[in-house]
Amino acid sequence: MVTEKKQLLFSRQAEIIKSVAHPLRIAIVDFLKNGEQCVCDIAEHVDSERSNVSRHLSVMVSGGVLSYRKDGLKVIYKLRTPCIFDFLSCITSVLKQQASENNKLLKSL
Amino acid sequence: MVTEKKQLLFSRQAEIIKSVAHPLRIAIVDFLKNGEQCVCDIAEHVDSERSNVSRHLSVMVSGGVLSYRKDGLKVIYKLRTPCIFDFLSCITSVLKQQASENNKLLKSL
DNA sequence: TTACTATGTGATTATATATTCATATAGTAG
DNA sequence: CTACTATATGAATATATAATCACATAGTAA
Repeated sequence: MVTEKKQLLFSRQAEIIKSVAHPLRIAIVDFLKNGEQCVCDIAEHVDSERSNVSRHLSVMVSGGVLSYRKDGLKVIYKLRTPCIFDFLSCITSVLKQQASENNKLLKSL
Repeated sequence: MVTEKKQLLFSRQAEIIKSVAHPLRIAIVDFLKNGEQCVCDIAEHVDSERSNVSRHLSVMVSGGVLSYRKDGLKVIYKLRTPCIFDFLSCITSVLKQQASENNKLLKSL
């Protein structure tokens, strides 16, 4: 049986994972790997409304994946957890595995 | 600007990440680190309905995180991507960071 | 054959999430 | 002061996800 302690851990882990489980949010994380950026530049880069981007950013701040600082009118967001990229490369390896299997299947037809 | 190619990649990555972004699914992954298990034993371990567990399992199979084999009446699921644990330890480091910051805050009151 | 067990799925409902638009706040510049 | 810009948020809506129950399927065993 799963202990209550573990359930709490799993809930918090799920929260963090959910905070990056969206295409737009991954695009944002990918953009931020080159350094901190303001909301306006992020929104332009991912081609989405600022209000929407602002919400996605706050989700990731809550998750603990991003942090921010204010600079005049602008709010500058940056990655707080570089290990997120290790994770993304794990995910990419899953994708490669899937692609190679699809390829095998294709060749067998 | 995000290229169309990248958008496709981000969507697939998000799909995989979403497939583990749930407390019950993390509990399942954690249970499976010790070896493959049937649906009935997984359901008992995580204390949830079999039909519900069955759905969560199929989400993770679609995501590419799990695979399964049939053995008589039973269907046995196992982890397909051990690197998921590297990811979970990344997440755990985020949690530790958060906890230590909360602790600092607490001590300053 | 019948009875039983393990699993998966349709239908329903409840809940969570994402997007958009309008608006509020706050800093900047004239 | 006014006008402008960047950001965040309330409200509304659309969409996705989760959980439950009932039922169907398929393997097993008598």
